[in-house]
Amino acid sequence: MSFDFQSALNEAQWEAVAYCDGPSLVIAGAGSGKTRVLTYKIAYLISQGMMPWQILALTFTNKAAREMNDRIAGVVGEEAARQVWSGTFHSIFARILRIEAAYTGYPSDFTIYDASDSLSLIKSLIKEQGLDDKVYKPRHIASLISEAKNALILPAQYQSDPTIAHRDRIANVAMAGKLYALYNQRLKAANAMDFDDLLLQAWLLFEQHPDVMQRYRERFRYILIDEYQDTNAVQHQIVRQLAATDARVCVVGDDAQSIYSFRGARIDNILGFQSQYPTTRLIKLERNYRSTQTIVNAANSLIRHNKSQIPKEVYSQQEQGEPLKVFQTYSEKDESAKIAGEVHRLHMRESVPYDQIALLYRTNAQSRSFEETFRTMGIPYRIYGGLSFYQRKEVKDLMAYFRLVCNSHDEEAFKRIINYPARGIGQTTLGKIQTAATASGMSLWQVCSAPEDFGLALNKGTKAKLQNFVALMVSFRERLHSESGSVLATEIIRRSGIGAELQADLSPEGISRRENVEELLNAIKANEAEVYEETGNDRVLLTDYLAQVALLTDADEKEDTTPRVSLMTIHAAKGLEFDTVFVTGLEEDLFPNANAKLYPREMEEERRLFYVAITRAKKRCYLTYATSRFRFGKMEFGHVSPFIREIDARFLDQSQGQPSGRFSSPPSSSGFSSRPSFFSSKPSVPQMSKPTMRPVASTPAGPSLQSNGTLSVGMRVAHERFGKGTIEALEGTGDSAKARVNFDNAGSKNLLLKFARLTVIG
DNA sequence: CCTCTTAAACTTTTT
DNA sequence: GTTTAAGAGG
Repeated sequence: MSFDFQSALNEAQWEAVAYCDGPSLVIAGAGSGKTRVLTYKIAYLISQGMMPWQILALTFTNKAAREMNDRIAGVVGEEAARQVWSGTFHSIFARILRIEAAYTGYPSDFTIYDASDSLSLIKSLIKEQGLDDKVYKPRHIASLISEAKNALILPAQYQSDPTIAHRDRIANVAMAGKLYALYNQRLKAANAMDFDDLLLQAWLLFEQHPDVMQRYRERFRYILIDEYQDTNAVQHQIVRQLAATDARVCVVGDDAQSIYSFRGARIDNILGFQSQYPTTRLIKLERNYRSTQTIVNAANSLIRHNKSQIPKEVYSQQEQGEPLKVFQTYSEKDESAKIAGEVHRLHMRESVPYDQIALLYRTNAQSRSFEETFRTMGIPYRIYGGLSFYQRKEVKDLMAYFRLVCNSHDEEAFKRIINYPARGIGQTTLGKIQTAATASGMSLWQVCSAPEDFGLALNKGTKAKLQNFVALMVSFRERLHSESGSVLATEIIRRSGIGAELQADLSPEGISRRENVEELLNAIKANEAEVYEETGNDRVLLTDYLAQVALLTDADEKEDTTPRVSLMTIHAAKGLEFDTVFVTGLEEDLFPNANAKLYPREMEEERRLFYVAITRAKKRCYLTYATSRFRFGKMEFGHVSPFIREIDARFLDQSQGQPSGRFSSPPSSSGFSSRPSFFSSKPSVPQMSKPTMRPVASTPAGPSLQSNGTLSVGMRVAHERFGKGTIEALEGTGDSAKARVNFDNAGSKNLLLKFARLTVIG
């Protein structure tokens, strides 16, 4: 290979690529060509004679893995790229755990429980233990267990550690350790691992079998890790295990972009890397090739407010660029309308392609109003994240069939489908099976297939129903190894009754469900075609498909030719770049999130998140906020995010709205049926979604009702649900305005006017 | 045992 | 506003 790496890279990048003799830490500022370094380094290693399969490249998300694979293929060719061990931590170690099943105590076709499977298992354990789920909140217990696993703490240690016991007692969850132990037992019995296990079990495997560890040490001559700032304790320890004595490890990351501590990521891994590996060579990539100088400088001025970070000075030599535009808006409706107007303008006047525009938000819930506005205005958009394809009910149901066929001990899959489609096996029967299974240490399936062995008191009808179900599953299982996945899947849909069930449902949702099931089937077929092309293997089993798909989170990655505006959370935007970026919802308690207020560490993480958001932009960056917003079903009034004030004002253009906390509330406009003038010099008028539906109440902090005169005692009004009635009393103003209405048919009710859509009649 | 209605909890972020 | 859990009725 005679590729001239050096001239394709700047000095620091080249150093990062060429230094391969020992551990190196590459601090890669935003937009500094991190992925470029990683891919070129892999190509460089191969050009130096290393075999592709001796290289292990770990990323954090599927998206990053996919991108890296594509780019490696671009440099070293498809053939070599395929042999590189590259993927997410979870997928790589799941693969190793399947290969080394002989050592793990798990079969090679273990099931992977996703977060909702885990939660459901924890719920049943809490119930079985007779604990109150108001005290033992399943989510809380789940996070305690996850934290423990990420910190390499096994149940035995968890239960004997006085510090943990003390902490749990204070939190009123003294039984957490017991639950953890039971949870693990049940996973084991179901031949299942949760996400955290994929890493923890891999670590255990290496810990308990030094010979196996040695094999992988020798195999992987070089290890590269992307986004090292987001690794947790287990990941860090696995890397230590695999990095042989000469520690040929290259970790790449940016401490300023660490945004996953809520999931156990330890920023200390990257901050303390040099002390862990004393011979580390530190390389800093500080030149940003992505953004304008203004954007880089604005981001720098923000992140400077964080205390713990590796000192560096990111700079740009691109054009100066425009200041970041700050939009003050009155509501989320107004926010999305202003943004949509600007998107429209950019597209028409400045010919910015839609797919070079992104809207970023802190929480998924914020996507709704953008979606609605974009739809009405006819702007093409695409929402990333949210509930993924594989989390939809119908897809999960079908997948549960696949899972139970492949692994009869899978408890969560069993519970999901034992009565879906309805076959008359309900709570009572399931409860009996569950009890017997727990008592005897057998799986639900084992009890179900021989109920009399467990002394189950069942009537004839129920017994027959169970038998039918068992026979059905057995007939599928018989064909598991002789039939390709797609054929078997089709058969399962047909004979389980799912097909008929979906066929019968003619509602729009039902049709959409059917399409999703078909899409899943297509995905299986497409995967088979792909495997056939690559390996010539024409019989891909359902088991193989399941193993792959369990770790997929992105929705169908279909090639989409129409350019669309991207809508996503900031977390999902990491690693991406766009010409124009709107960072939305910059309000106190939303971004930064309210929960972060009490903890400086979390506040710093929120700030890093904002840093990530800004640095996605190449040319234009907008910061928007709304002074009122619907949250928890209520209209709430908020203030501009303190983060905006932290950005050096020199880089901001605040002329688009008055950044004061106060605002007036003019009467409602007529929405935007005619083309709205979004950017008139006057402050915009709030957009009321349906002015006719909310005559009085939704005027924020408006004058009192009595003096307003719209409603008064004795008036006849109509309510959507309660029908017609007479107002008996009025009290309160603004948000808390209430009316007591005596309905003709529903009696007297006290109604918050903000919610009750009263219309005056007669 | 199933289905419809009503109440409650919920929102961070993801493998 | 939305989704899930519990409760009542068939």
